[in-house]
Amino acid sequence: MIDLSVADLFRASTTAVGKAVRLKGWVRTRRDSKAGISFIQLTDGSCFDAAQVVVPSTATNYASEIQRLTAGCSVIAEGEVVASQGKGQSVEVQASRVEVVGWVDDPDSYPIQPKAHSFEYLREVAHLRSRTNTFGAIGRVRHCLAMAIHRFFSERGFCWIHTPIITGSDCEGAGHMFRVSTLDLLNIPRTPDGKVDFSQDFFGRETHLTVSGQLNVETWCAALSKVYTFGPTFRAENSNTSRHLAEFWMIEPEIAFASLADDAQLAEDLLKFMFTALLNERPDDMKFFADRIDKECIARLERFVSASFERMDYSDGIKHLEAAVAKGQKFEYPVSWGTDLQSEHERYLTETLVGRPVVLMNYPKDIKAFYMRMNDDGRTVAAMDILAPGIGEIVGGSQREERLDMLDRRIDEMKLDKSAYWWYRDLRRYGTVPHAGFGLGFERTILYATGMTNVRDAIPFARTPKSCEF
RNA sequence: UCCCUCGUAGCUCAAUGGUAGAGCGGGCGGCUGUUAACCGCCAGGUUACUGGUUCAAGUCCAGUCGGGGGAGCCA
Repeated sequence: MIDLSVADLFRASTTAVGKAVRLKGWVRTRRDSKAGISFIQLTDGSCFDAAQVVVPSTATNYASEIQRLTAGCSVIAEGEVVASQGKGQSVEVQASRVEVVGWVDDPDSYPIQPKAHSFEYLREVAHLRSRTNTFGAIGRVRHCLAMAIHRFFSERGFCWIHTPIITGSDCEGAGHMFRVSTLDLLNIPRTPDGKVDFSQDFFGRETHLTVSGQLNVETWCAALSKVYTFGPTFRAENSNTSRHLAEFWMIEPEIAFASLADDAQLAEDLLKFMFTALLNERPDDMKFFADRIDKECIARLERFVSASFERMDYSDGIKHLEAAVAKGQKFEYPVSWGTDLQSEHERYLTETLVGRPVVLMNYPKDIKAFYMRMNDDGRTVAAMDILAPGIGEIVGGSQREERLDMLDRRIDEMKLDKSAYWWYRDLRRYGTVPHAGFGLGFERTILYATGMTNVRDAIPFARTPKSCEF
């Protein structure tokens, strides 16, 4: 008797015929033939497909237990692998014994039924939605992509840097932050002038959850040359859209002795590596997404990995948009050099004009962050966004300003507190070097790969405004 | 935060201001190996909540709560 996962069973297929095996998992459906046979579809999450377990009426618990099995029951099935008489699977398990490990209380209200549920409903039962076809597939796809990311960087000599979740910088500059505090909210200590006395807080200062690992990872880039972060990050923005989470995962590489062009090439190589791995390693799940969620998703990835990204200057992007307007294209918001592109503008460039991912580079300095490197023209910075059809901005990055005098000028221009950046500025004082990096939103990447349309369904437990049930 | 929209059985959805229904799921029975099996019967409802208009409200009006979509912000 050998223990097998369902994936093992199908991998072995007909070579396993005749072997005695044990499967452990959950009942997806049960179908009866009163002639004396029940069919159990058993899943254990190891692959998309369920195994068919055939239980004869001669089983000692056939009437007492087998015929009472409903969706969601957990079972251990022992039996012989046989070639399937039916269609739909190469092999099945002819059970000699099925032990019921866990029953489903009140089967008529078990939330997960063998039918199509809306994603909105499944979010309300997030502790059980992992048992569905869709979310099982998402779980495996998410893992596959995460491992591909680590493999890509490791093979190229990058070190994974575990940047902190809690930060003492309130200068990370990407939106509202979640406060971290152990102060008693009912009895807040005050300074003589009435302000909150954070010197009595846990860290002796004001602290928050990080909104980006970038500033910290730059310090390690200035020593290990090629580094990246991959972890959760937190934004307390009141964003209610299908593309925003309060807690999401981001990949942020940082490379030394590198330009904006190197940065864009790294992003392109990474994305292609990830999607190639996905197509190779999860064909079962991708077939499901193509069948039931988005019939274009496999073709889109195949196109993605074989086509080069379009590279376009921000200024040229504006020219294309203005030309489109002149030809009758309607936008809700006006297009002009110096303003940030609206979603509709980004969509036009990547979906209508190019039809492929677009790397948009060299943005006006006034709409970008202080740390981005000033170009020689004095009006643009070495920033890039990668826009993907259907998703919008998937990558945002830049070459960093490595010249201390230029960095200080930008900090002053933006009226930021120079002293708060003392250690970040030190990197420019001690052996500074041109360097660049970007941030890749992990959940948005999963949407692009699978054809799913809401990031709340691309993460096991979504955190959004007014929602943190699980 | 703003705009739009939705809330009816465990789930997916019907119901012109006039007796709340179907499919799936569940229970029971039938069916000689099924593939989200099939056939029959049965059970299952504070129509999100509060108030209002009306002879009469699931339906119209106001408010509240919740879900979703779009915008902004961003990844």
